[in-house]
Amino acid sequence: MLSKDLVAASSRPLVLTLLAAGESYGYELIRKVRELSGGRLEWTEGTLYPVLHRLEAEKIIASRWDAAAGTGRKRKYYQITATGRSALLEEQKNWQSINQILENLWTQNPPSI
Amino acid sequence: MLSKDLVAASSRPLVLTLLAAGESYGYELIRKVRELSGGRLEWTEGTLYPVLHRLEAEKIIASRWDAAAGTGRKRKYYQITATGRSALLEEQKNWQSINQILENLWTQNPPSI
DNA sequence: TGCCATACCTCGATTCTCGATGCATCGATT
DNA sequence: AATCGATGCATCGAGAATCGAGGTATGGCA
Repeated sequence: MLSKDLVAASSRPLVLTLLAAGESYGYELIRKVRELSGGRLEWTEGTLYPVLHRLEAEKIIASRWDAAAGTGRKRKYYQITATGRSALLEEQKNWQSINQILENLWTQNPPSI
Repeated sequence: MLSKDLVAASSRPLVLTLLAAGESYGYELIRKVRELSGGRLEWTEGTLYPVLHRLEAEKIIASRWDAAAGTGRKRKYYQITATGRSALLEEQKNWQSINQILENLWTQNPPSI
C-alpha cells in the first residue's frame, strides 16, 4: 500500500507529465494512472478533481468543455499551459533532486533486513 | 522551493535510511539532511519531532536517552528496529516504483518549455 | 425499462501541519 | 559572572488539507 504522502507528492508531477503528452480529462487520467502503475496507484475522483481545480486556479493547466467523439457525452478536457510547462520542469528537478539523495544513500548503504 | 508534499513524502524514507546507517538524534538528523540536500531541504524541529514520535509509536524506531560524549548534555538517540528495517524496504520499493513511472514518462516525453 | 459505465462535481468531519513558543544546558565572549 | 548563540528537547493549536460519501446526468445495451 502506497503512503498517502507519496501519492500526494506524485500527483502533481504525474498529472502535469500526462497532460504535457497531450490533453486529457479526469476520468481518463484516473484510468491511465491505474494502468501505468499496474494498479498500485488508485486515485479516486475525490482525490483527482480537487487537484485539477487547484492546478487550473494556478493557471498551470486550462480546460475546455467538449463532446466526446462518437458519443455526445460532455467532457472537460484539460491542457497544460506555458506556465504549466515550466512548473513541470521545476517539479521534475525537485523530484529528481530528492530521488538523487535517496538513491545515493541507498547505494552507499543498501537497506536490508 | 520544494513542495510541502515532496518534503512530507521523503521524510519517512530519509529518516529511516539515515537511522539504518547508525543511530542518531533529532538535531543531528536536521543537520545531516540539510547537508545532504545542499540546503534544499530545511526541516524545522516542528516538522521532525512529530515524525520521530509517530515512527516510535509505530515501533519502527526506538529511543534511549543518553549524555553526549564530551559534554553532559542529554540527547535522545533513535535506532531503527527490525520492524523498521522491513518498513524501510517497503518505503524504498514504493518510492522506486513511483520514480520508475515518472522516469519512464519523462524518458518517453521529456518535459520542455 | 432498468442498469452499468462513464463523467462531472461538492461537502465536511477528520486529520495533519508547522511556526511559534517554551525550557534547559554548554561554551565562548565580554 | 552575566550574556549570548548554538545545541537539544518538546508541545500547542489555528489554519489547511484530505478523500469517502453522496449528488447529478448521459449513453449504450439487453
